[in-house]
Amino acid sequence: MESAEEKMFRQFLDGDGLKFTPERRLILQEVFRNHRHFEADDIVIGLRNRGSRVSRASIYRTLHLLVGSGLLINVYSAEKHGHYEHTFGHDHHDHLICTECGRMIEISDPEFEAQQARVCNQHGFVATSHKLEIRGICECCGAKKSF
Amino acid sequence: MESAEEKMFRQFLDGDGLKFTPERRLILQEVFRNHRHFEADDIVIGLRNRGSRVSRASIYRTLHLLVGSGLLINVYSAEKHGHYEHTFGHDHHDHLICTECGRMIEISDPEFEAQQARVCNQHGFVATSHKLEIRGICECCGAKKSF
DNA sequence: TAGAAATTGAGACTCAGTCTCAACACGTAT
DNA sequence: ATACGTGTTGAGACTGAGTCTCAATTTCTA
Repeated sequence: MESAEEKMFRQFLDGDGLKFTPERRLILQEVFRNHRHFEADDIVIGLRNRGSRVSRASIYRTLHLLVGSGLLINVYSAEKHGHYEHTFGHDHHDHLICTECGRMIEISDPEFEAQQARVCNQHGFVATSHKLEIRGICECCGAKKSF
Repeated sequence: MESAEEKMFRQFLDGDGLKFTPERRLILQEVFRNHRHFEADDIVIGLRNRGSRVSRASIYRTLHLLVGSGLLINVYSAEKHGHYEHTFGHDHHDHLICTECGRMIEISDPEFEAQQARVCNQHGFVATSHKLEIRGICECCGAKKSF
């Protein structure tokens, strides 16, 4: 049985004359194995642990394709390398990032979206995506620090 | 005569028992030479062209210090390496980035700030900074593409 | 002037990500 | 069947921003 995301990815690939190879399927499964943020290396290691040897090159290539298909987006943070997160089955959300403990709180606020649409309009800008990251101290760390 | 930013940087360094060395001054001057976004390598090259040889290591170290002092902030984009921009003498602003031509439009909107403060409050989060990037097609590129 | 602490440059190093290229898969036309 | 074209793969070399190391040097303070 083929999962919904497999179907979507296959369709995207077909549309571009590309192939849904076994390697691509393995990578897709690993990517959707859980619903957290991850980075390319997590996939490399995850697959290796599961006994599937897929080359780094293929993994990077496939992640790019997944971003192209809209099934993943790239979440850049202040760190050096990109992180990914699923879009399929999730609403858009932004992030509060604690600079103390690294915790990442996902937020979803329709007001932001509305406000952004307004600003884009003012500039004749047609938005396709946005990314909002707010850095600071989360509740836990704030509590720890006060006295 | 010492510029305002030099004074601020010196004070920051003093407060941490650090020194305002000739190299750090050269780097600071180069950084404030113009008011655009730049990356570490621009400083390396800028100084070299001006006949000052300051090592990459010192430049990276000093850029970190400048971020620490609040005179610069790190603007990460979808590219691999960080970009910097001045904060001194500028209001906070966010960015509209055209994925077609790379143009970067700076926006500044008090409504965003207010909304963000509200959301942070809801989560007991104390924000120290934020970064909003909206990607899409700018007016020029949009016009070019429609017929 | 001596000693402690900070700083510097050169270059080795790291590491995520990219590129190259030969080997392979697979569909289609001959 | 055969040949061709196009897409794909893995191994490993490569890239390039950024970091680290360390001996030599500078600066501050006593």
